[in-house]
Amino acid sequence: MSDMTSTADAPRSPGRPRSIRADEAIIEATLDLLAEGSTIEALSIEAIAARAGVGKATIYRRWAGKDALLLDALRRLKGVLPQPEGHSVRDDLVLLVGAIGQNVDPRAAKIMPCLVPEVNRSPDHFRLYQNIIAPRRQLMREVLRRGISEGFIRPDIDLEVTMALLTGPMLIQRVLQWNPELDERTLPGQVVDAVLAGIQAH
Amino acid sequence: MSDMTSTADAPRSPGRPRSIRADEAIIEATLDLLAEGSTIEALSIEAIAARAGVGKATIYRRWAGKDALLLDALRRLKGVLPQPEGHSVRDDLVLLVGAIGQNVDPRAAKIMPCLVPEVNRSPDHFRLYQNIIAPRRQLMREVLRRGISEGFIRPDIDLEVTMALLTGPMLIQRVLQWNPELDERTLPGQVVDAVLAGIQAH
DNA sequence: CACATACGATACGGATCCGTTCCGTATCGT
DNA sequence: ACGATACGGAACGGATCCGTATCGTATGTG
Repeated sequence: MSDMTSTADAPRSPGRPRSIRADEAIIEATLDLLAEGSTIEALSIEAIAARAGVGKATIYRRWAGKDALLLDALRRLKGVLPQPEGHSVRDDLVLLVGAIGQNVDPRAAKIMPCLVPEVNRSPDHFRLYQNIIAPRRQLMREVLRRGISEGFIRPDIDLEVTMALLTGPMLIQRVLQWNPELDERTLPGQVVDAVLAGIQAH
Repeated sequence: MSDMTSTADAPRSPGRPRSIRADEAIIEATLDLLAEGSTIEALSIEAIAARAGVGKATIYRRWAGKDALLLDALRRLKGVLPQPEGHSVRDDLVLLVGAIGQNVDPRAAKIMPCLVPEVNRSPDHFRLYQNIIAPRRQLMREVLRRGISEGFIRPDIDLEVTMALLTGPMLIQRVLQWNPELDERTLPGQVVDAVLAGIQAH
């Protein structure tokens, strides 16, 4: 973003440069500690430094405080978007629903529940959360629109409500273990099929 | 539970009895602080005591620590079950969905998101959470069964999946503000109608 | 080489909270 | 009245963490 190496703008580096290894070690330590069950505010700079094998000063040289570090660490966790195949609308929906709360980084699943209170408290976290899920919502919206244009889905449905319908059950099960009798693995298919079919007789 | 006054078991009270006002002031202070945005572990016994106008010793005389106090306070918050009217299955479902995350005590809505991490971390909190929602799930299950017996709902649906379908969207919207474009007030009706109707063409 | 900066480590003063203990006072039963 | 217990308040030692400063050392540029 900010450091475009435009023109002959010399990077201007008197003295020893920052260690990239330290950078990554700090971020990794933060995510590790969160994934191991530490709450956001139980997470201390001292613990992160110790875990990363780094002096506290090395952290404060890079970030203003715990919040800034945390936001950076979470951004690093964003992951890649799922890729709908584009053949079957139903299968694409199952794929997207199954990807809810999943990530290339397995720590994400453990960390997500810890962030729920923060999303409610901090506008920064709320924005970050919305930035992460907005493209995934858009992906699902496009699949639904495709289904409509193919005549597979009724054109009069409310897209936003439908997305909530597809997303909600999976999310509460992954984040809250809402109903111990449900199986996370089969749930995406069940949800999609139920939403498509409806439950009313005739 | 434990203090059944069976037999002529005199309550045996030498000395000044515990103050019921202190009891309630402590619980109220705990819930107030949580509702005002304090996280579970940012919540300190000292803050609770100060807020309640009570000495710390008065708290430690009653509870072993923060966890025990917290579980007691949350139990107090349980609230009353919604009452389906029993006429229209559709309207009863709308009522139950609308009651998700609602409570006679308005503080409950603010407190709920704070508990998500705890439910994942502590088996006690998980059990408490399940104990609170189990009767509400049962209520919804009975309404769905009634709809099936009335021929209004298809008999081949998966009840647990259907309940997740009805509950999930409302819960993520109340707890996470999942989609700012959705309106919490109209959502229950929209969700119920969408689940009943399905979105597939023909 | 000299200089500038970053490094890990350690120590610091200040703050907060823990759980306990002790006040002087208040409120019970006998 | 008397003993027993609870009360609010204050103080305690210990623990943890904050954010800063200061070591001696390492690693870059000119």
